[in-house]
Amino acid sequence: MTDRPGLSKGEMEVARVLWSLGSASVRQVHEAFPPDREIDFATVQTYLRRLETKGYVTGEIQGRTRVYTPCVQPQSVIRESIHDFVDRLFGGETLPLVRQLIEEGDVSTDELAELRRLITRLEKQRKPEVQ
Amino acid sequence: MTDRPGLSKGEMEVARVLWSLGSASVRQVHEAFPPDREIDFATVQTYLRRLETKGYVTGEIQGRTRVYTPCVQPQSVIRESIHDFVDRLFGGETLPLVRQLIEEGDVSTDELAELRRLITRLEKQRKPEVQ
DNA sequence: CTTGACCAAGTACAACTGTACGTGTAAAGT
DNA sequence: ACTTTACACGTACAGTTGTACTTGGTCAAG
Repeated sequence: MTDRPGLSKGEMEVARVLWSLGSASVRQVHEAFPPDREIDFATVQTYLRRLETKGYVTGEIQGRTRVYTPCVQPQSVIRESIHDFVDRLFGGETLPLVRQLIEEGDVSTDELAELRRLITRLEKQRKPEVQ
Repeated sequence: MTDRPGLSKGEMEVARVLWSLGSASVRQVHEAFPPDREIDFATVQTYLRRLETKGYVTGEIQGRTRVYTPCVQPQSVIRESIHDFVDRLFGGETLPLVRQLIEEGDVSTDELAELRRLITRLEKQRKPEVQ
């Protein structure tokens, strides 16, 4: 597969911010952090540098500042992380995780309904003769 | 909360095996590893020692071997890990993860049905006036 | 008794992580 | 021109993690 080294906690945090911004300078990323998350400018800078080394973002000097742009889809990174996580905690089985997630009360009633719809849709999709 | 240091990947791997065994010596844990997972006896030993230091297991000499026993419920550790994971990857939102999990095709049709039942049960539970 | 198997416990060590400081340089304010 | 501001880039450094070797002791087989 894509043979990028995995992302650490902190790198993931920064990557998420950058994904949400699309493309940004260190300062912009730093400022986009939630206010309660105290983190030094230089720390963000280091993370972005490491993300570049690991091949997740590209940085380009524009004027006098360096602008970073993600070069991997969040989707794929997230998918890989999930896979890894499920492997590690549930030996690769998805269902126990899903069960835990929705049983644990972290899912609102509205969301439950939405999930039900999603399941219905998937079931139809898989049984095409129901036309 | 429980102020134990979190578990690393490898530690989690070993902890899971120990949970499944209930209580075991280093060798038993080592042998319980899936055959394709090559890992040194001494490495397992180190992990168990670290798990003990971190307060997740207790070790007791029985005869000439040390027998380790988990002293935290897998449930709570897993719950914490999930929480952490959801925070890091989805900013604390559970639903996107669930969606991803079941959309990604990792859930069989049978499991989908089971999920539906689970959802139904939860919905009833939350709406107790339904007799 | 001697040798080999087996194990506990200590030690090792490079890579990775979280966090940040320091230096130099260039733009912007005075 | 001088000073402050802002940033790039290199460097640092302790803690964690993955992985394992080493030393020294005990039990069992020869």
